[in-house]
Amino acid sequence: MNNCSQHNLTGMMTKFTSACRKADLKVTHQRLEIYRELAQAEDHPAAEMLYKRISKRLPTISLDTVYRTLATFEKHGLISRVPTLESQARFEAKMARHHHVVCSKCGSISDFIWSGFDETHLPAQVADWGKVTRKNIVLVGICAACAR
Amino acid sequence: MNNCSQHNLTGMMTKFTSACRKADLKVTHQRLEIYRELAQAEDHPAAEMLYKRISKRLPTISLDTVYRTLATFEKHGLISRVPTLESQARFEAKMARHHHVVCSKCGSISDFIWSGFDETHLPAQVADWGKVTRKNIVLVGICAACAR
DNA sequence: CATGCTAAAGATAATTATTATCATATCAAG
DNA sequence: CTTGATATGATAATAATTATCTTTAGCATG
Repeated sequence: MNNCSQHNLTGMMTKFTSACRKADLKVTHQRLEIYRELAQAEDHPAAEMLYKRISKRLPTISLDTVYRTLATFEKHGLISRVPTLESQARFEAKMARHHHVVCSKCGSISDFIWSGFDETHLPAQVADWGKVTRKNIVLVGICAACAR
Repeated sequence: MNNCSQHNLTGMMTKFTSACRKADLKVTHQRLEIYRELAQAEDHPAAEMLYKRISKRLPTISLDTVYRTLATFEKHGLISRVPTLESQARFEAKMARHHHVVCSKCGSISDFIWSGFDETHLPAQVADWGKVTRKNIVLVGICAACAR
């Protein structure tokens, strides 16, 4: 399981650029780097973590830019925020349908797919609540590494 | 749907007290009030919110105590933390199996039950990951109130 | 290819959320 | 009641995120 290696990076970058254009977002050096870093990452990094990684290549970038850019991307549906139990927000660029397992010991997050679930329709009572736009499963447990 | 009124409060309080004793937790005035407030709440309040509510009755309580107490309760399985997309932790005392819908507009969280899902077994690939202890569904959407 | 409008970046600082430290107060066992 | 351990409150520190304001840089246009 664990975060099957993402399609191809260049493909994602091209799509990203055109999505930015369509959304009237300027394609800046920083945005490209932030998106690239997130698209490559397989660990659903927090803003701080992305900042550290990007800083190596782009030492002048500010943490603030990372936060703002992630918020912008999210608003435009280019990336998404992973539901967690911690108080630190975590992100991913992978937009294909999938779900998450989080290790309550080390905090690592992994992906898994479950099309059976995706296709099932929700219980009737949910319809009364409103309009559902996303269905996430969040499993919590102890990963194999932490178990020993 | 929306948070069916919790069993009976006195029953929950009695259970709570004995659970504390069993876990070697002192049954203090503050702990009782924090638990009571959370058990009554139907909105999955954050620590800050609980603090405000409790302060009315117990003006000397400190925010810090609320945080520490919630952490203690959670560690002992007396309450649980709700997975959200925000950076503020939210809690609930209801331990019966249920799932959550969150409104991406107003941030409100509601419960729903789905025993069909609870009974389904997870896809095989998850077993390789480790041992799952909790299965949460987090639906995101726009609640009826926000829709108009 | 130069220019100007506008959105984005960086610096700085403010907020918000949460956690640590330590002296004092309180629970519950004897 | 007294005692010993644990929890609380006060205070302050840290972590996470967001706001403000000036400067910089996309990019559409001439």
